[in-house]
Amino acid sequence: MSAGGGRVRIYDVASRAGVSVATASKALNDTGRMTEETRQRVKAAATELGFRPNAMARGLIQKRSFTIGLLTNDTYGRFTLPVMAGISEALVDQGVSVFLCGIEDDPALGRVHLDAMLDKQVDGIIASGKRIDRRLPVDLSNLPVPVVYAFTEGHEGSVTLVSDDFQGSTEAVEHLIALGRKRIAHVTGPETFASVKERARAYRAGIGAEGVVLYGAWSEHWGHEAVAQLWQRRETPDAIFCGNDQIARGVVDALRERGVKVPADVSVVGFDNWEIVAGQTRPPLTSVDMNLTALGREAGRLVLELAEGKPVEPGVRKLPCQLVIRESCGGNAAVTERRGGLVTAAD
Amino acid sequence: MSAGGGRVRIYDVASRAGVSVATASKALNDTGRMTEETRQRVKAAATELGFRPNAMARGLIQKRSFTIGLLTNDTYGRFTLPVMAGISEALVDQGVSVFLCGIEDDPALGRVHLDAMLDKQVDGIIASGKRIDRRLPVDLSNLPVPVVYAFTEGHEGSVTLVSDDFQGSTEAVEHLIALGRKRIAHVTGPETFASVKERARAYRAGIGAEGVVLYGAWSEHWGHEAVAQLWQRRETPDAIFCGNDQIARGVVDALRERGVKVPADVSVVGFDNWEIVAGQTRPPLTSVDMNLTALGREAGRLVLELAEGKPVEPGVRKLPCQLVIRESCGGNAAVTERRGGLVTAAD
DNA sequence: GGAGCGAAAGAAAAGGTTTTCTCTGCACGA
DNA sequence: TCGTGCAGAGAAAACCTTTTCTTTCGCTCC
Repeated sequence: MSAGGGRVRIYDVASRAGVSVATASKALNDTGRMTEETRQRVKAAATELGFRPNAMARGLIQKRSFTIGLLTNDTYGRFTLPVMAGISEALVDQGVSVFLCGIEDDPALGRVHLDAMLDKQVDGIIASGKRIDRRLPVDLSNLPVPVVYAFTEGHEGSVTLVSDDFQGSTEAVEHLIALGRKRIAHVTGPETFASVKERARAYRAGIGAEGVVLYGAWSEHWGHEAVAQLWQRRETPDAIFCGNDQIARGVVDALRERGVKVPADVSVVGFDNWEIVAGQTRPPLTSVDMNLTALGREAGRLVLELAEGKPVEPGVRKLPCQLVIRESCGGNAAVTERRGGLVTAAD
Repeated sequence: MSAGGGRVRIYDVASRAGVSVATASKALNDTGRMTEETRQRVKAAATELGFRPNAMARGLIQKRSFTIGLLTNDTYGRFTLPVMAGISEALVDQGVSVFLCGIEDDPALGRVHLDAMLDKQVDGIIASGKRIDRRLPVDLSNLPVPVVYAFTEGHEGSVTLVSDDFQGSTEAVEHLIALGRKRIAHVTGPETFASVKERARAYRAGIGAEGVVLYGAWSEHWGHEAVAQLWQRRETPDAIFCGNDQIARGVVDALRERGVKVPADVSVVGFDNWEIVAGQTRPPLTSVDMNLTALGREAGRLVLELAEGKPVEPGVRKLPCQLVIRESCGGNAAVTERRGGLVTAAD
């Protein structure tokens, strides 16, 4: 319906309703004081004309663009995409849109995108990444707008959101123990990753012993390899807690090839709950979900609060993970499933 | 360095350079007429002060926001993310940023995001999806801004970019033939997909016969199942062209479990070149890449041209795919590899 | 009856640029 | 010497809202 070249301005609405632009503006924004009748008349006129305020004009004066920037070096989107979904979810009904900027690991590219965002007067920036213990290749510490870090390392005194690897891993190990498993091994990624250390720490705490921890690559191949190593030992495990789903898939495939039954003989748990891997494995993997969408929602909420000038306690917040039960562990499901459920306080 | 609360305005630059704001503006934008000395003096002042023009003020008058919107229902990002990367690549040095809006398959959500984008005066919109023969759940046909469709079906008379499934599939089949394979089968997705039909058509044309085409789901499971079916036949194939990488992976795994050697006994080709699947398969999959990043680059270029008022021929453009050789086919590599290389005409 | 007050609504400024228009010299030709 | 034309630079309008500041008007209270 809103055809015709020139967009309709608030001036048109005002003159149609027989009021001044000032009154029209106040009527539409539910501010100022006026007869309820006048307010309704203006709103009716706006609807009839299909008026939509020009966000640039509004932003110019309000010094807010209703826009935030998401900066990430996770080209593949494995982590950023769920985070993005959460952010968007939290912001869309506030009328806030999100600039997505993939900056690889290139400082120059990061700078370019950052500058473009600042020029556009973003109300805030969320930084995200593919690794919890690495910084983006661009300095965000002295910006004229608020910054929230989600799933990447923040600067001193920043607001940072990460998943609680310890809690998630604990859920996984306790699940295995609850199923009666006694000899649990841990096959995981490179020891340099903070989350690898954290998950291993939770593993040891969970079984109350040193246990068996094999560090390697984040690949299916390493899963295979690790099984080969484990089955050379005197005592083979009856459960394997894996550092991510790809390793878990490699483990499961290798076990099947050896004629070891999953989950009958050995239970396997993955990490990340990457549907495409966990769901297609035979049997489908029980895995720890990092609740990245919830994390994104929280990041969106926080950056908005900061943008509106509300105070937000700085520091690192760990958000709980949740164990998703499929078929790779056996036993009765729904054991610890509910414990990690993130309380989505809002609506 | 650019600390301090208030941002520096062009007024500050002007007064530092000892000129009027009008002159300053012209100097910085390389427009108008003035002594080269003056121009340089202004530019120097701008640099020293770290001046960055306020994009909202500029956009308000120029009626351009240097912003475009990307609308997609591909929540998972398998297709949209590479497209997005290409778009961003094409636009970043024009100073254009991208709003990413995931709208699932929800018309209401689509409407909300679309309205938000239009309010923000985006210069154009790119629509993308997860399927080439389906529309987004929101009507983009009478918008006040240009629209380009990338990897989703467009409206009548629109500018639409898709990958050339026929050409890509032909490359794959010809590759197999060149390797001496005689009995090539085709295991693919649901017949309802246009790309499935197209790939099957190219398969038949390539082998010059009806061949064997098995339709099923886009899953590894179906790949297993299909192999079971094929190996019940009198004559087993010596090559399998798969409709996507997940099916191909299922096929390869099933063949290995049967003791059939890949690629010694049977060559397998996938489609999509999804690194995470193709690369982790044993052996790594030769696969058809749809060049989605190039497609995104082209979409970005086109939407910008339209935004600048340049004429763009409407219609559906098919962009070539490229066969990526790994190890699942055997023989000498680099056979048809170069044929599909996309000519990136620009820069 | 007039001072004072409060509600309704309008006038105008503000926000930071770009762009058009105007003005001032100066060189040049008649 | 007097136009003419043009280069260089500035004044001011324009972009579209929001917001502050006035104005108007009717009412109450002394």
